[in-house]
Amino acid sequence: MDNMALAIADKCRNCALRTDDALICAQLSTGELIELSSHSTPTNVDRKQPVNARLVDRNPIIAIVEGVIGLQHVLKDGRRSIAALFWRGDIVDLRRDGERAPGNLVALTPARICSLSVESYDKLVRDNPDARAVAISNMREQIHFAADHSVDLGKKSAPERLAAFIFECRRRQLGGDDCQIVDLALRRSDIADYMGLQPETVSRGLKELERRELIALKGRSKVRILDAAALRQLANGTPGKPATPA
Amino acid sequence: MDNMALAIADKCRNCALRTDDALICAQLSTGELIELSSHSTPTNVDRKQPVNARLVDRNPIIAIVEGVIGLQHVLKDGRRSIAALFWRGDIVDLRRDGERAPGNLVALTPARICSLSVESYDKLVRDNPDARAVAISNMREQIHFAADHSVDLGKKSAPERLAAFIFECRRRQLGGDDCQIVDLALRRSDIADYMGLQPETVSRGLKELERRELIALKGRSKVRILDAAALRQLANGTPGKPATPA
DNA sequence: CGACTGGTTGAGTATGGTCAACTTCGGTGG
DNA sequence: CCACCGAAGTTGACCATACTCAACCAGTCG
Repeated sequence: MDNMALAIADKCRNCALRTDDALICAQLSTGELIELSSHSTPTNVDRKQPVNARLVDRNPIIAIVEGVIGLQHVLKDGRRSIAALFWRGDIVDLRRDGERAPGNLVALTPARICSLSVESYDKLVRDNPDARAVAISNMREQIHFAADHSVDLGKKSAPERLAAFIFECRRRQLGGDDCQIVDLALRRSDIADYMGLQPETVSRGLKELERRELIALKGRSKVRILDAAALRQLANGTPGKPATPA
Repeated sequence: MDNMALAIADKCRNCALRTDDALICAQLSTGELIELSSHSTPTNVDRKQPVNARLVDRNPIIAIVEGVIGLQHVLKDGRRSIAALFWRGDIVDLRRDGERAPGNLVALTPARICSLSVESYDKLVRDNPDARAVAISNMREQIHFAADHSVDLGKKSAPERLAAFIFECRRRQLGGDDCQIVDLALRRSDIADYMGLQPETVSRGLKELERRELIALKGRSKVRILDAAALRQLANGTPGKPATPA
């Protein structure tokens, strides 16, 4: 048993899911962790790599440890859409009854995930109130977040969507809500597929935000927020003045 | 106690949440039903009516008994978006930590809802495995559904979105997946706000589907599906031939 | 019957998509 | 260390889809 605990420790030691108090594995007793660990498969995924289908078939619960995973749908004619983004701590439950496919997971940055067996996960949700609370509250957030995202896609202009995306990145990045510098994390074409735009439009849109002096582009993936209030306004749908106010 | 049971019966007798085996209240023991019932408020809501804010503040868990409820966001400049649709059996959990507002619920058809107290609901989810399973599986469906909807909004043309919407209505209406005649349930402008379009575009789009002989419009809100396979193809993103194949 | 809400039609326009050329970056190997 | 290559990103010109605005039509309710 000590041997086993040591073996577990190898897998889970230093894993954010365990070390961050807000995340799922931090809620577990040693015994529970050993049990879950023995039915879970931590994996590193390179950028652009799909999450192994075999892995998902076997263990369709995917917890994100690090990096960004996208839920990708590809239409029959090749249009690609990223329906949702999953970040550190998110739990993706790919079980879906019947009919429609849930889409495939792909890494949009180098990522580390941990796929959990359905049985162990369901058992945790059943028996451990803290783990259940974390799991359910994560689902609730996903639902609310998806609603916000639908608003973005349904009714916002390209610059507005990009402003919203910048805030999403800021909220999810380690530094949290205060930093001035935001890492966009995704490539232009992934941002495009997520925000319902084309890469060219993303490029032009970011330029436009820069022209309005709301942000400054720092290299390809870093953005400095210059006017957080105005950027937030824009993200929330206040139409920006097309030209610089004289 | 018998009195109480009778009083409950008045409220919950014939309620779909109770009589439909797949829905939440059908999972409850008599005792649990009495407890939940005494902390729940069934309400009828007229079309276009927002769900009473006071009701939501007090009991932010809303179960849909009948009709269609929309989760509405209104941007600062008046643009309206319907981020999600909730149908019979759906459970809306409006709790959201901090920051952003979850949006407001409005009835898009005459509807009947039941608002449940957080305490009773959480208790059920904790203690009754069947109720928990229903609640969690409903959340999971909402997440998957939201993902599909994001794909619609992100990458599909107006006719494709409308085809997808027709299937959503068919899937959720009582008859189920087989009927030829689908009730669109919503008004044009609500369809528009939900599918990220304008009412005029909805009108033109439906006309276009009719012109392609995929559907036939039966009055303002009924649609007869003429070519289910082709309509499904279109909804899934196969670009339709712009003109009738000669 | 008239007022009203919801829906349709039409003309003109703007936003973002498409396609193609070009630039920048990052890595690899000579 | 620099030259080269490919991937990613940007720019520009053109175009299409869906938006806007306005008028008009069709039911419905008092």
